[in-house]
Amino acid sequence: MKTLKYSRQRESIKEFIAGRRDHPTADMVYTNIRRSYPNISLGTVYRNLSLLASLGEVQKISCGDGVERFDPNTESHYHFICRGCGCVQDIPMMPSGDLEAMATKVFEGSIESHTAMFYGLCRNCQGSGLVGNAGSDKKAET
Amino acid sequence: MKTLKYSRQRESIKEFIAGRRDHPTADMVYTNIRRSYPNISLGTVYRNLSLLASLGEVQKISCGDGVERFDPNTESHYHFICRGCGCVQDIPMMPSGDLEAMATKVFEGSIESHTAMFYGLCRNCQGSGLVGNAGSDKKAET
DNA sequence: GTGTTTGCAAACAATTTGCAGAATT
DNA sequence: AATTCTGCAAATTGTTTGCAAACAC
Repeated sequence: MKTLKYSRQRESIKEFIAGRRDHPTADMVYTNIRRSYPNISLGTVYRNLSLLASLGEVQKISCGDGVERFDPNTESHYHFICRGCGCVQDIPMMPSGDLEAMATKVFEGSIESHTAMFYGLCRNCQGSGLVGNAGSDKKAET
Repeated sequence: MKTLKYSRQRESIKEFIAGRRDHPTADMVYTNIRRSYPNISLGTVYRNLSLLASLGEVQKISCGDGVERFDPNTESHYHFICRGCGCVQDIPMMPSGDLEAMATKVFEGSIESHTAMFYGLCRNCQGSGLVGNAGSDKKAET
C-alpha cells in the first residue's frame, strides 16, 4: 500500500509556497529552500511539488512561458501575466459560470471546467517606461 | 536590413497548418512536411514556425501540456482541451468583453487581452469508456 | 524491519542555436 | 554578389527517473 511518510523537505516546500503570492517556479522554490536545506536536490523539489499538486495541496499552473508555477490557492481562479516583467498575479474574481455555460452551449462535447489568463501591464510596469523585459528577471528572485 | 526571402519549406509549413483544425505541434508539422520535403530538418520547422508566428500568419498556443501548438486562426479565440484524448479544439464563440471588463474592474494594472481554456471530454471521448489516455497518442498523427 | 524519501547523476523531451553550404533576390 | 534560408549536430532548458543510502513508522 502507498502510505505517505513525513518529510521535513516536503513540509518546508509546502510552507514556502503557502507564504508566497507570486506563483514561484520549481527553480525559485529550490533556491529558496536551499537556505534551510543546503543539500536538497532539484529532483526532490520536483518530486514533492508534483506530489503536493496531486494531493491537492498546491496548484500547478502553466502560463505559456514554458515554466510551471505553483500556487498555494487550490481553488479555481483566473491569472494575470505581465508582458512587462513577466510576473504572475491572481485576478480576484470568481470564475464565470456564465462563460462556461455559453461555451457549453456552442461546444459539442462536455465541458467540466475552465481557466483564463489575462495579459497586460502590472501596476509596477505601468508608466515605468521599462517594458519588454519580461523574462529578464531570470534567476535571482527572492 | 532584414528582408524576407521566399522559401518553399516555409510556404509548405504555412499551407499545412492552414489546412488543419487540430492545432498541430511542431513535431506533427515536421513529420507531415517530411512527405513533401524528406530532408527538411526539425530546426527549420521550429525556425519557420516562430517566424510565421511573429509575422502574425499563425498563432502559437500553449495548452499547458508542455508542447506548443499552432493555429491557422490568428484571431483571439477560446480553446478546449480533452482530458480523454488530449485533443485541442476551438470553441466557436467570441471572447467575452464582459469578462475582460470585470477583470479590469478588480485588477490594479492594465488588462489588454485574455484567453481561456476549457476542459472536459470531446465528442469522441464522451461515452467511449476510453478515458485517461491523454497523451498516449504520442507521435504518429496524420 | 519494511517501505518511503532523499541526493546525485544520468536520461529525457521540447526547443534553440552555430555554422558551412544551398537557395533567393 | 549580397543575404537569407537550410540541414545537421551540438547546446540549452525544464523536468523526470534509476539507484543506493538515509529516514520514518
